[in-house]
Amino acid sequence: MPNSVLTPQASDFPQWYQDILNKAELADNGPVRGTMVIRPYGYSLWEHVQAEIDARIKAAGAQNVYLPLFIPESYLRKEAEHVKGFSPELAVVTHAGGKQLEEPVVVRPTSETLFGEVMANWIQSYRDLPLLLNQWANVVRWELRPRMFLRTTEFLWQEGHTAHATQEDAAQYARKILHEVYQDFFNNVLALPVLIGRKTRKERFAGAANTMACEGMMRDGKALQMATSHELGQTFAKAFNIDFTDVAGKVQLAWTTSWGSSTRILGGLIMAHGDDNGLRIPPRLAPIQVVVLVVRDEQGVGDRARALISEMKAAGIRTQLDTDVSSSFGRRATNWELKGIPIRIELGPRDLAAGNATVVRRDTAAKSAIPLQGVVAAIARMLEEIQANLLAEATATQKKHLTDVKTIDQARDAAQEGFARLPWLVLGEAGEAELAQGGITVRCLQRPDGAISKSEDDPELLAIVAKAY
RNA sequence: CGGGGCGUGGCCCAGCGGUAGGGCACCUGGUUUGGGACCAGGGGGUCGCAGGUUCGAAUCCUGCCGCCCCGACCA
Repeated sequence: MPNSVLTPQASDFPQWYQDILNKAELADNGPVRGTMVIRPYGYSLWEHVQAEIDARIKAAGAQNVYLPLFIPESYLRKEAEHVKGFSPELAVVTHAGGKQLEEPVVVRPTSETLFGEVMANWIQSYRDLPLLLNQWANVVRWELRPRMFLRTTEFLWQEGHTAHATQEDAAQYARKILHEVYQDFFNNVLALPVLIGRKTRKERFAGAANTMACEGMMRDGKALQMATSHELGQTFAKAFNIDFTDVAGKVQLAWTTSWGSSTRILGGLIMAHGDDNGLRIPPRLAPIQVVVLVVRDEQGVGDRARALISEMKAAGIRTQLDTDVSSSFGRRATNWELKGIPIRIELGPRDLAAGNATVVRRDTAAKSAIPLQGVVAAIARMLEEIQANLLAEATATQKKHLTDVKTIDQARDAAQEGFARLPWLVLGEAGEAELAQGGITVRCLQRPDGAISKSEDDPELLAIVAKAY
């Protein structure tokens, strides 16, 4: 079934990515450079990402709040590293209400400063800690080189902000989020394995004491940072006076964290699972898990299809009915494939006569005839198989694009194809700068067993380097 | 912001000095429908924008803007 709708990945991956944004009706460019119009199908994917991540954040004990879009410019300046890191990409409002503002207002690029202000107000005693907050919001960073979903000037995300009584508690919580929210979501919902580790000093968040991240491997061999979690030390506590009275009655500075994940995840979803025929959405994430395509509405096919939809709904399966017989069969099949619907059920007179449903898996393209009685249970099982298969495929892709090397030169070569892993002692900050000349960055540092090291001076640390989005 | 490529109906592209075309998509009617159907009719573009050259510019020149790729910056 050759499909000329999309540019093949092998011939031009970036063009394939552009094609799929259009053909799967995910997003358009907005009128202002770097902005995007997220279309209904693209937004429904984001809503499912949100729902899954939000549930995990709440399970980790954080509560949602909403803080303002506008931040006084002076707030950013309260933390030197932070303002230095963000000032090049700030959008600043200087005029409003027909007048020049006395103090310019920045459109939030991230909200550490506002949360700092709020936390300082809300925290009095150790009894108020830990304070675990999160917000879903849009942020603006004026990007030099935007790419849809991967790096847009305005994007949607969640940013968690917490304050703790001790450094140890903050460090633990930042790791808990990384594992129980992000890694769990990527593995079990997005069907994508991620490498987790510390960022180097160079790659660290502006103002953080330690940045940790989840790095995914895309099908073209480039890495994508898909979520981050920061230990902010007492940097923001100092800048905003986030202090509390401890059990002994002594005033102490709090330790804060922040952590985020964004619409970039959709870019990762597209590039990690999509193939030459379109998207492949993991069933647990899919807004539509099964589409029932009525081939021809004759001999009661439409009624049987509607009954099948009801049965699946009752079983908790997300479905869509396609009875649009004014479009040809091939066109409709292709469109659902482009959108990556995990399972397509084709129902026509021939199937009904045989008492079967024709069931097509999006991941493998395998087509099978399944007896209509019992089809719902079979579909439910198949959805889990598809979920597992996509994870297995992505795991194989990650493995294929991960090479252990011994020298910086070898790392440079290997990084053309994916992740290259070598001892951090061999690479070092000098080697990091050298590789950066070739567009290769250190994605993360981790222990030989893949764990996150407690210390950045751990002599066993391995550096994972790659070209990245 | 540096280097490269590209801007012509919604999408892909032809035209490259003589006043705008094709395919797909869209609308109407009909026939179809098991992998992007077919016939007939129809609507839609101040050729990215602004100057300039010319009797005449989509076409030549200059500047700007936008998109894509490769860098610097970043989730």
